[in-house]
Amino acid sequence: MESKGISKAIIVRLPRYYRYLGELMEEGVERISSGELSERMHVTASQIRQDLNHFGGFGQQGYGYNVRTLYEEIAKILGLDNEHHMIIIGAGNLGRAIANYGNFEKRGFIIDGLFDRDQRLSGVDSRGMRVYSMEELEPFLETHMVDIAVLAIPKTAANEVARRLVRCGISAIWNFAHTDLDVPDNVIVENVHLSESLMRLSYTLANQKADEHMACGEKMSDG
Amino acid sequence: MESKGISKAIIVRLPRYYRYLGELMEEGVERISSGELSERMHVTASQIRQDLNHFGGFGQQGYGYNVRTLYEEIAKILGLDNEHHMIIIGAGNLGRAIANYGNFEKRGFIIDGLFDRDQRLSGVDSRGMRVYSMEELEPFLETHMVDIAVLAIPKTAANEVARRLVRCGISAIWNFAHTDLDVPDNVIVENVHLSESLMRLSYTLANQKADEHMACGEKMSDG
DNA sequence: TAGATTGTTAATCGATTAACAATC
DNA sequence: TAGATTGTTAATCGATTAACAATC
Repeated sequence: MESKGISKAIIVRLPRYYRYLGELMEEGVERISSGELSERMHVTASQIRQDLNHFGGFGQQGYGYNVRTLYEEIAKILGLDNEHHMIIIGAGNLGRAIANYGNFEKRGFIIDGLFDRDQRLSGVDSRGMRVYSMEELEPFLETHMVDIAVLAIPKTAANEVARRLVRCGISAIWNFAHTDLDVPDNVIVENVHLSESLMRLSYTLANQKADEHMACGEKMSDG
Repeated sequence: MESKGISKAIIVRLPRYYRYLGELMEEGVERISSGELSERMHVTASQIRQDLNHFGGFGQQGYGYNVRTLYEEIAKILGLDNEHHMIIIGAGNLGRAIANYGNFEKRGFIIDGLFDRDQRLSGVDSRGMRVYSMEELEPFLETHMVDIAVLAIPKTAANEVARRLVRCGISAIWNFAHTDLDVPDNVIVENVHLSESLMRLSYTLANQKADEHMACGEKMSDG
C-alpha cells in the first residue's frame, strides 16, 4: 500500500467513497462509473478517478468500477482488513456512546474496555463492556495489545492521560477532549473537536443569512 | 461581517484560533505576535496574518495582536455574539453527551430539549433537561424559536427526521448520523461523521508503520 | 528614532478540473 | 467494431508561503 505522496485531502475523502460503495452494495449495484458516482456524491468524476488512481487502476475502460472490488480495495487502503484493539478513557455519556455504537466492532475495531476515574463506575457492565478504574490502566496495557486509545475526558485531564498512554506504548489516540495533545511525533492523533464543528455551523448560520436573503421555501407557522 | 470570498479552509481554522486565544487569556497573556502564535499552534505566521486579514486589520505594526480584542472579534465573526437555540433529536448516550457538555451553553448554544422515539425516556430530566416524544416535535417547533437541530440518531431514521425538521423551518442541522442528508440548499448541514474520523486514524496507523519503521522511544513491557 | 511586526503583494506550491488518447 | 469510460497528462484554479514596504 503506497503511502508516499498521498495528500491529506485524499485521505479525508477516502472513507466517504467507502461509505457510498457500501450503500451501493446494499442496493445490489454491481458496477458504477465515475460519472454516476460523481452525481451521487456531488463531487467531480475527474476527482474520483484522480483520487483512486493514486492507489491503483481499479477500474476498467468502457465498464467502470466493480463495486465490491473497489469497496474491498479501499478497505485495505484504510487498514480495515486487520483488527484494531481499542480502550476508551472516560465512561461518561460520550465514552459509552462510542462503546455502544456497534458498527465500530463490525469494522474490526474491538473495544477491550473502558476506564474512568470515578470508582463508582468500575466493574459495571454496559452491554457486556467492562469499566476499569484509572489505576488499572498501566497493568491492563501491559497484558493487552491495544492500538488505539479513545480520549473521552475533560480537556483538563487530557494531556496527563495522554502522557500515561504514550508511556505504555499506545500508538494512536482518538481525541475527543477539547484541546490539542502534546505527544511525540510517532504517536498518531486524530482529533474530533466538537466545539469547533459547532462554531463552523454557527459561522455559516451567521453569514449565510446575509448572502441568501432568507430564500426559505417554507416558513414556520407562528402557532 | 463580510462573508464574501472566505474560503472553507479559513473557516476550518478560525475556531482553532479562537480556542488558542481563549487559552492565552486564561494564562493572562495580553498581547501576542503572529510569530509567537505560530509557534504555539504549529502553523506559519504568514498564514495567521493572511487569515486574519480577510476579516480586518486586527493587529498593530510593531506590537502584534491584543489577545482579548482578537478573541472577541473572532467570536463575532463566528456568530458567537448572539444566542442560538438547539434541540437534540435522539436521547441516547450521544444525545445526552452533547446535552450535558456545559460549555456549549456557555458559548450561547441553549438546548431547549431532547426528543426520542422511545417513549420510556419521555419527561425524564437529565440535568434539568426535558425529553420529549417524537410526536411532540412539530408542536414544539411551532411554539419555540429553534435555530439548530442536532441529529444523534441512527442513519436509518436520519433523512426522515431531517425532512420533518426542514418542514418546520429549522435552518441548520448538526448531523451525527452516519449518512449524508438530502436537504434543500438553504438548510445548513454540518456533519460529524465519526466513523470516517476513525478510518482516517486507521489509515495513518496502517501506513505510518511502513514509513517510520517503528521508531518508538519506549516499548511495551510484556508483563 | 530604531526595532518590531503588521498588512499586503508577489512567488510558489499543490490540488482540482478539463481534455483526450488508450483500451476494454 | 462502435461506444463507453478509464487512466493520465495538461491547464486552471486556489491556497500557502515568502518577502518587504508601511507603520506603530
